[in-house]
Amino acid sequence: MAGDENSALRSRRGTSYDVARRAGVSQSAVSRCFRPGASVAPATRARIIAAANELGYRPNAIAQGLITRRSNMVAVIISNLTNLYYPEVLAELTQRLSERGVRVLLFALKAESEIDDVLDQVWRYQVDGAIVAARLSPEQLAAFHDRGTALVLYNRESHEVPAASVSCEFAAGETMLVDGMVAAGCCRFAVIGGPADSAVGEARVNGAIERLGRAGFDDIPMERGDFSYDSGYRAAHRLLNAGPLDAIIAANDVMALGAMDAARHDFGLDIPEQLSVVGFDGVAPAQWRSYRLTTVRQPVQRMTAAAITMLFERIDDPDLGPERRLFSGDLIPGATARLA
Amino acid sequence: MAGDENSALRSRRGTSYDVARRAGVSQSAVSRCFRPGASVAPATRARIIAAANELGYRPNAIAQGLITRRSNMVAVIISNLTNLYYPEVLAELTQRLSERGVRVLLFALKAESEIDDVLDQVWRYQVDGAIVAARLSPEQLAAFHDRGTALVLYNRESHEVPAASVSCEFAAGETMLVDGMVAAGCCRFAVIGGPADSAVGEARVNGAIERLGRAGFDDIPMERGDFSYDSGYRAAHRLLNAGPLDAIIAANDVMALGAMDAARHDFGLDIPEQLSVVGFDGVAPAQWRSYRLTTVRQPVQRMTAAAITMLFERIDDPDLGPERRLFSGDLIPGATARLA
DNA sequence: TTGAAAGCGATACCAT
DNA sequence: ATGGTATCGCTTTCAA
Repeated sequence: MAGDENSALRSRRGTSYDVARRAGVSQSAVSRCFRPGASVAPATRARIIAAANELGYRPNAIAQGLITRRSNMVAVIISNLTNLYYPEVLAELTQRLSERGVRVLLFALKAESEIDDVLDQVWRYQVDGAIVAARLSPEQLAAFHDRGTALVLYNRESHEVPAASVSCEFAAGETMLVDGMVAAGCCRFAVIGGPADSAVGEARVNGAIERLGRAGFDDIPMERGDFSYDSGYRAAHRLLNAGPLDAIIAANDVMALGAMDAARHDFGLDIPEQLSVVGFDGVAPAQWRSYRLTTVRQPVQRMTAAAITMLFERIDDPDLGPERRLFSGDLIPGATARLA
Repeated sequence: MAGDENSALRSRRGTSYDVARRAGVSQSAVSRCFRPGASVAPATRARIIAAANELGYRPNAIAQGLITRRSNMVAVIISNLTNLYYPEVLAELTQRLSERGVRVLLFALKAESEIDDVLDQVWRYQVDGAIVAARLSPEQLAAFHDRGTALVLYNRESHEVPAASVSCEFAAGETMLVDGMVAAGCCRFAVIGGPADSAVGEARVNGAIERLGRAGFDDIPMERGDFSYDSGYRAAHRLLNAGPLDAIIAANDVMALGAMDAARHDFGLDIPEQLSVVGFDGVAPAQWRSYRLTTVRQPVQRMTAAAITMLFERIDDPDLGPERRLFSGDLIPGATARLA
């Protein structure tokens, strides 16, 4: 029957053996033909290529991976994709990886608790390496080391078990912002932090508070959010209800935008005249005409490039030691903070 | 040397043979042990599991894929991830796929021209199926059919070569919006469309224009954008400079937000009193306090669920015919359009 | 229930 | 330059 014939055809759409038969050569010859630096006579190669094209043959990457122990796949693990900041990172990473001939196996966590299941899959799929923007326990980090899977942390760091990481330091950008606001006369600061268990969130908050302390401001009120717009909005409500403020420092842009909207629309405050608001990340919406947020932009391009370079170095040499690569952000003046 | 020993250990971290040796059974037994519905004695199983745990053994998915001809990987191909709408879709898809025990091989296109290279990789990696939110030529569609790779189009359709697809129809939502604005007295409409070669963009624009025609409004001015904020912003400038308007219909939310900002900040228009603006998609920023865009939200949850169901149906039965599944969006009244 | 053995589709070494 | 052959790590009959 036609149907059977079709599905038969379909299920085995060309292996190197089929190509070999068609070209009248050995299977080895076909294999060589698709490997760079092959040693195959021009005439033979032509016949093989022709046969391959007629069949629509493509080497089976799964089989290649099995024998070469190189899957040419890299796992990208991201904690919450819906965070406006990550799509840009993800796009950049996949783009760069694909230029290097490597495919992305994506894992998006809904909850951090899923990470063990994800790692289980990561081991099964024999990825050559992983770029992780999620919290890893020391045991989980050790597992990467034990299995010899290259690993680069993105905007996370590990202190117990050292690992390669690239991140954007909050401190430098923060210093600029805080100092600028202090110089401009701001004196009632508040901070909107991330969840207590978020390393990035804590680092940012601490950076700001420390700098403020150095400038003579202590007991800075703080509320925590979860990096979402709504949480920033609500945190601002709590802060502004608690007392007058003239500056809010948020741990990321989206919370800053929520805070701005709360201040403007619900408290009728003029920004930046009555209240300065600053964020961190440099996501696109923060620069929309209604916001023009004063913030620090993470150099995503350079950070992803670095992450990938580090990853490949470690794929090539699994014994390469840990290395932290720190980038500092670029100040985007915006129009939501009084800066001197 | 210790180094050599380590890397030796590392490179072969447990195969089923190692587990078998350790448990004193055959390799087949180990394999069965990890397959549901295995036929293995409880005692044996216990020994095997123990040995496997000690070694941190995980079945090699690559090898499994080779023999079973099932990679348990699905390709997700998305044209531009930076479009605010896609991260949500992607997150939803990966989540649902992983629940089904399937991994996502992600391909993010920078330019539609990259699609051929992407498909080349898709064939090599033996994915079980693909969900594609990008433009495919008839030849490319045919290739999926020829190779028996299950395919579901997401928010794209194919008319020349029929294929399974799920999309959100603009028409229904559009009708609500247009009729509402007409009833509320709007009478000078304009449209901001997507690129001319975008199928979704065209459908949305045509839906709106047709409905307006039915209501007695012809020669609707139109400008095209590329779905980005800036393009919406600029399009609004061109439209508003060309003549007075009291309603702008944009092909997506982000352009609508750009248009709003242009109208408010550069033309000093009150929204919705002087100008109604509506979008399409239902992205999160559109509901931020500064915007509260009147729009139609795509039922992403239902759409992704449907896409995945259709995909699995086609993985299980490659001969299943094409099917279009159309969803209609939910009106989000918002506060940027006068609706009766 | 268990083990032996034949593949899956490639690579790579070894002769020729 | 080419072909033969032994893997890679697993699944899956087929006997025992």
